[in-house]
Amino acid sequence: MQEIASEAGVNQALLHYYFRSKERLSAAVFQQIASRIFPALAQTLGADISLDEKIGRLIAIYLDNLSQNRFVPGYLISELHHHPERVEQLLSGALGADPGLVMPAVVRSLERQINDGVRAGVLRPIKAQQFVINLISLCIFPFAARPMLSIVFGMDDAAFDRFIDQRRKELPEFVRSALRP
Amino acid sequence: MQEIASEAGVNQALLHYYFRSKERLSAAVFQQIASRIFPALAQTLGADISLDEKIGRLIAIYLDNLSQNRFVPGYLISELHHHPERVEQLLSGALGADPGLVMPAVVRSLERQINDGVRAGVLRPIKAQQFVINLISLCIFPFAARPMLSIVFGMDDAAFDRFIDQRRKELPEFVRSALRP
DNA sequence: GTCTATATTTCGATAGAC
DNA sequence: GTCTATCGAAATATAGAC
Repeated sequence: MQEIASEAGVNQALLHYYFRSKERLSAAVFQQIASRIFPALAQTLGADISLDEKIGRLIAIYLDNLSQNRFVPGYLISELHHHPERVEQLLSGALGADPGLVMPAVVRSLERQINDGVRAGVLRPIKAQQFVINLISLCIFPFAARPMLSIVFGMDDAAFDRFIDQRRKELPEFVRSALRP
Repeated sequence: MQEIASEAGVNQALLHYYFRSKERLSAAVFQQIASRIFPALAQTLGADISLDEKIGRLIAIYLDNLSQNRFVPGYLISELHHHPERVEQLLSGALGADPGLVMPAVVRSLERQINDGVRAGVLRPIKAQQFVINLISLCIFPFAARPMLSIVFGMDDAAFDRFIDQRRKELPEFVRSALRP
């Protein structure tokens, strides 16, 4: 709390005045972040566009967004790890809906789109759920593991920027190729 | 500390007797985990086997290992996030070597292997570093994000097990297909 | 080495002046 | 609304008996 207050240029008392407790401040942060990340995912995957287009848009959105909020994936995963029992309530607050309803619907519509592609001979059969999780894994993980990648691959900040730029270009083709028969 | 001591069937005082401080206990845990995860990665990627074989082995090793230690990715990323300044020292302690030297060598040898495949017309050009990070992203992220996936996709423990089982079968072909021209 | 009891520090939260 | 000063709880670390 002291660290947050300092960075905000105020003191702990003021943080408590606004958020009432550390847990509520934490929830506010989590929900603000989640409400930016999830709707974009569901909206893009559920849009009436080609699968290649969805892949391109999603990767662009996530890499751009996370480049400017590098701490977000690490923070989110840390919160998931330390307070898994709070996640459901936090998510439903962030989405304004039952979090267990949105994605399964998206997955079912994706499943149809994939099946169409398989019948047309342009796609390899793959479970839609696995595909979605592959896509977000490839986008989010490098940011979450950034401190380790930086050391293991000797990347400073500039090198990590270049790495992500390269990823913006290469990742869409990687995923599209993965889906081809 | 109390929680750890209880689970271990001892008390806090004994933890301090062995580890001297919370930070040192934390470092011991981190290093033990890191020393299991990284050598397997470098060893497999550096082995004298085909790329397809490397992909298959790595995915099998990681998914098997993480299935039995589900908390590890979340814990590691949480530690990276909260104490990034300690990571370098912890890693060098875990590897018994400069952590910045091992992977770049592996990447260079992979780069050669990929270039050979590209010349032979069986591989798409891809940066070895991107490939390695794609591979570990796909293996590790689902475990790190598990509490969220569980809620968003409505997975209980058994469903998550099935999800990982399915992944064991599908992921190798996903990655191999991604590399084909 | 292992315990109980206790000291010390840290941190979240509140009181009260302005 | 915002601050300083302080309380009280919790957690880390240590002392000392066995």
